[in-house]
Amino acid sequence: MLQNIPLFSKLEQKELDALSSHAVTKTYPKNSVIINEGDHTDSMYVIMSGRVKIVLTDEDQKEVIIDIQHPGDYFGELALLDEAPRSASVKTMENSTFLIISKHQLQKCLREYPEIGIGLIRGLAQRLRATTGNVKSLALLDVYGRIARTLLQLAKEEDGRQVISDKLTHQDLAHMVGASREMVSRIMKDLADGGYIKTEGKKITIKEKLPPGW
Amino acid sequence: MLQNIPLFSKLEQKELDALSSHAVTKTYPKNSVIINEGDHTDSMYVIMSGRVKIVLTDEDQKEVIIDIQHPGDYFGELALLDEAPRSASVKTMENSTFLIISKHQLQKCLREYPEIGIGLIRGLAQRLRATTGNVKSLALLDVYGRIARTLLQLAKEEDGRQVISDKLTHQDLAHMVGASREMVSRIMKDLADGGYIKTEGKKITIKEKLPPGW
DNA sequence: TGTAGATTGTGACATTTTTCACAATCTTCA
DNA sequence: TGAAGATTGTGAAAAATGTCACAATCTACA
Repeated sequence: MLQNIPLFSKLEQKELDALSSHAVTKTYPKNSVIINEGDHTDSMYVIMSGRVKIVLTDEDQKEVIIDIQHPGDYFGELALLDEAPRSASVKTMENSTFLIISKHQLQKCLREYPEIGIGLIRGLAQRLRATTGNVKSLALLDVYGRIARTLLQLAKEEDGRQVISDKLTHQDLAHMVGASREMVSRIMKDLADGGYIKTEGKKITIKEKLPPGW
Repeated sequence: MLQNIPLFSKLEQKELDALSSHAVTKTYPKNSVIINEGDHTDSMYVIMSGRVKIVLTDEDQKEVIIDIQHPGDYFGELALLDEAPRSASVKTMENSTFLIISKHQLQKCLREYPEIGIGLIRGLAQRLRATTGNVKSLALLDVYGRIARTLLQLAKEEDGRQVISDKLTHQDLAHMVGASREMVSRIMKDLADGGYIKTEGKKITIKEKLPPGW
């Protein structure tokens, strides 16, 4: 099952076996906190099933969602590179199971199979680019623009249509774009009224290019 | 002279020689564009003297400054890891000279001296953490808070005082925190009036802990 | 050393966004 | 299924921030 995960897809069977034999699989219920910002834990997690959100939290519990991850994605790999405390928290959005690889095990693996390291570093570069993009839109776009951009980024092609099937509440979206829940509600309605998106249940379809300037 | 640069400080003399013999030194006047967001160039730059700002730019030329770098810092290293276009632009803020290392040369160097690679990756992790911190403050703090945080981050200890000696205009600061120039002027005045900072010329001294909640 | 150009300070007003307060729907699961 | 809890829609008012328009300083360099 590890083979389907891009990070490990280049490994041979015996290498996969080695990895999984030293890793633990663990399942957490919905809304569990897996990693706490500031902690000094250092395992890496690969999502086998379920869905998590990576969040940053304020002293007054206000939160920003910086990413939503799915099976095959992984998090916590930064701990591999230094001793710094966790830079974000991770919460399950539904019942989820993870492959948990300790720093020690992962380092051992890396020594044997350096290709994994290359993959991790590429991933790191991607993550940095994505986060930089986030800074850009937070600093330069208004709420409309940030929502439009976020919708576009979340959308996946599904028989010809751009669809967002993460079941996101307006509150979630608000946390993703750094805006209030009410603003998101109003803008989502505007987008629907304007014929740009269609929502059926919690599934959102992007019908046309979002309005220019947004 | 490379020895003083943390990234290369662990190398032996002959390794340093190897590196610099294959690198080019180049000087640019103030306000030159060294890297353009979107370009497909792939050299890495080490700042020998001068100062640069790393900026993201809008279609309508609005900009965000995501970092200000000094001698010993480096940029452009992301190009080493993949083929993606430049994710930000770099502009000199004063007459500056760089050591320019091509992707090819750097890769050769890395094969021989893997410690450099470790350093680069650690730097990458740090950069990701810093950028994540930026997202957090843009999403959760108001303009006051972002300015306070930015001042604190820019400050360096200088005989017992926290001092910011980058010659930053209010406009620069505005671009760093994603706010208008006028807002920054007003808030800087409030901070000075409140006795929290003192400005002499373009040098800013933080006199007390900035007000709580900010 | 003047002077052109850059930077700063500030009031008045416009705009954007948040906050509050409910009512109206949805969803979930006992 | 039916009630409790979560989510959404929306108006009105408040708060935060941006924009505009100048005047007043600074600063750099010809």
